[in-house]
Amino acid sequence: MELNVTLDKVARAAGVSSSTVSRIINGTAKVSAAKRENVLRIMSQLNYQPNVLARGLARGRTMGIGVLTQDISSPFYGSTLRGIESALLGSGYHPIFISGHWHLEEELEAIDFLLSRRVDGIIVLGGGVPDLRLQEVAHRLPMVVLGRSIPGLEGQCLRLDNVAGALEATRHLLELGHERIAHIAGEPSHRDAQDRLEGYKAALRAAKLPFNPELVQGGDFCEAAGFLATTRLVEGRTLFSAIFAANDQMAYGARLALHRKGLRVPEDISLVGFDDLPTSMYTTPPLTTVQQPVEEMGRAAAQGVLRLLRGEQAEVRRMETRLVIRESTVRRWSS
Amino acid sequence: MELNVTLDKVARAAGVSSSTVSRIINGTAKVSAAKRENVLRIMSQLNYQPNVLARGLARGRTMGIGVLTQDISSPFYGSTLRGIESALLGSGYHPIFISGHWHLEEELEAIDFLLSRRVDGIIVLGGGVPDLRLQEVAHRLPMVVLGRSIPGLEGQCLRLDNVAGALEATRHLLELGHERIAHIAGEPSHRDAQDRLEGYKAALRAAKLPFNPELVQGGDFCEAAGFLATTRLVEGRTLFSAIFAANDQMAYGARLALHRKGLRVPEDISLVGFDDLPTSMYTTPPLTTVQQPVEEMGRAAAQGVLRLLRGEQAEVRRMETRLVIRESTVRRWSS
DNA sequence: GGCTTTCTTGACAGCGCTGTCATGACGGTG
DNA sequence: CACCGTCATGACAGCGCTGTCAAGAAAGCC
Repeated sequence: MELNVTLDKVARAAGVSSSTVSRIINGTAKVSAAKRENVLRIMSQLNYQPNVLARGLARGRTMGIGVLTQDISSPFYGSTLRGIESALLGSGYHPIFISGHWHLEEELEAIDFLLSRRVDGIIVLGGGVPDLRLQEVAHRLPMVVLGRSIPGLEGQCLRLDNVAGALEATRHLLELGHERIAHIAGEPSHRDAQDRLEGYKAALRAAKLPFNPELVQGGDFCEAAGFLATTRLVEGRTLFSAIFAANDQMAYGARLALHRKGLRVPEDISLVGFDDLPTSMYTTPPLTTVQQPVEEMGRAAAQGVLRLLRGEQAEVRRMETRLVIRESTVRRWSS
Repeated sequence: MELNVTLDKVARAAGVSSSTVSRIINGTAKVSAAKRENVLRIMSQLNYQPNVLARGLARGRTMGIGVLTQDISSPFYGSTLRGIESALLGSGYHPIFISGHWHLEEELEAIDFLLSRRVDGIIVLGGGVPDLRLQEVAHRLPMVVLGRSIPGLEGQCLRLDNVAGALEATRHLLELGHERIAHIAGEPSHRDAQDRLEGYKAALRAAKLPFNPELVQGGDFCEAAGFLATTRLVEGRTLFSAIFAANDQMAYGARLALHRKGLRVPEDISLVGFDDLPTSMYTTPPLTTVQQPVEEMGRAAAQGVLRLLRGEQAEVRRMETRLVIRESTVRRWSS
């Protein structure tokens, strides 16, 4: 196995010009069958691997799609990345992942990294990069944004209807007879968190129930926050019979806190999450939650970028959530 | 914001040669302070972004480290990737992730992809690529392998002591007085699964207890398999008072199956997992499990590659597991 | 002052590939 | 047989950057 089998070497070994080899590889023009066979044979003999860098440099396209995620290790983003991968499979394009870790500076660097890598398109998953910067980026290359809405780029932004999802979750609890429903909110600066709180309030309003700020605890989307918030709720003086957590991770924390306090789910307290993480089907009891089509969203985003690359419109549409009723919610006992 | 600000354009705008600009960027040689200032100013004015492709092509190094993972979305690999990211941060090298999805063909393609991308080093996380191929790869560039041991490359393979971890987990149950301990095994073709089964057997042997094949159920590392295996165990005629699952995900499944059968954890059945996923701290009850230093392992692998790149030895050492005792295990009632 | 030495700078040849243009061979037509 | 269009092929100029080489300027020495 030689170290650097270049196109030239293949050409020389086959007794043809490098142009011909290039044509065979890319199918750019017709080449006589005999030569084609011969070159292909030699290519595999020498174990030729095209140099992607050189190719990208020469033709100005790298066949790479940059994906700016927030946390590669998060179960939530993971599925979306998987969706992106699968949609790109077979398109000739490859995803290049990089994470911003919810850190503005890192995110900005990540974008520069992708641009200097000359990706052909870009997918941004949430994050805090200023709208202005994203507008600039979108101006230079095909871009689709997930989980945010950028002014002027609405057609390239894939949003989830968080308000509707939260509303449905809360309404589900109301329909089960719960009237005192607590909410563990997400990271306040986070648009999703705001929307879910909004949906919660909207459901209460629709049911003509008062909004009680004491029943809303701040969180940050992590298990620990759910645990703390729930502990505070239980120890507080306001009664409640159900909790709606702004995401599943916080619902897990809440579940444990209730367990510690000797409260049973769902017999004493009903619990609803948001996200439907893979694990949520296996918690005890299995968690009622709002399902986001996460993988589907990744796929849709990737397809949107592919469309943009073909010069078409991104055509990404608003995604809907779906309430998955499992066993953590139950009808409120009449007392 | 111009579309393509090249080094040449910067040079022309600053009235110097492109070589000089290159020297300023890379600090390759001395440049008079005046010129440096001027060029730097113009660079930021024009918003110059070096073209990584061209640079890589010219100097034969891309500053990219290829990472072949199995599943970007798995919580387990996720943390390792994070460790790799963090170790690479500030080294000038960047990780390039690509996943093989436990699919030999995809894995082989992924490796070709990384090679054609001309990464400077490579980290392989498990998977089924034949030893021979990995040896070839290691021959061409710095490589570190996680979770496997390749003949002739032992110094570049980072292994976890799975046997010891499983042994410790099982011994913990034995020490609590459990004598009939079931095991839910992992994917049989998987080395980790074999080792953990081995550790389980070794612990029984050390305690002079017989190995009962009926207490071992096959699995595949997924929640559903744990659920099924446990259902079979409970419905079988062999009694047991504890379960050791080959990973946490299967332990989650087991937990739910027990719940369905009306068995309490840990009062009726003690449960131990393996991996210590982030969620395991928040299950009900919190799961006793064998902790792998996953992030640490990613970091160690990346540092190994960096050392290899500097021409040193990889110096990766064997990693140890740690039993984390939580609340899913308890002393067996004397009956 | 004339010499060598040291330092800054520019010119230029690649890196491996693609795409354009030119060339020559071929076949078809009047 | 001369002429023209068609087709397969090769030569070659980039793509944007780096690193080498050599030239010119500045500095040091006798």
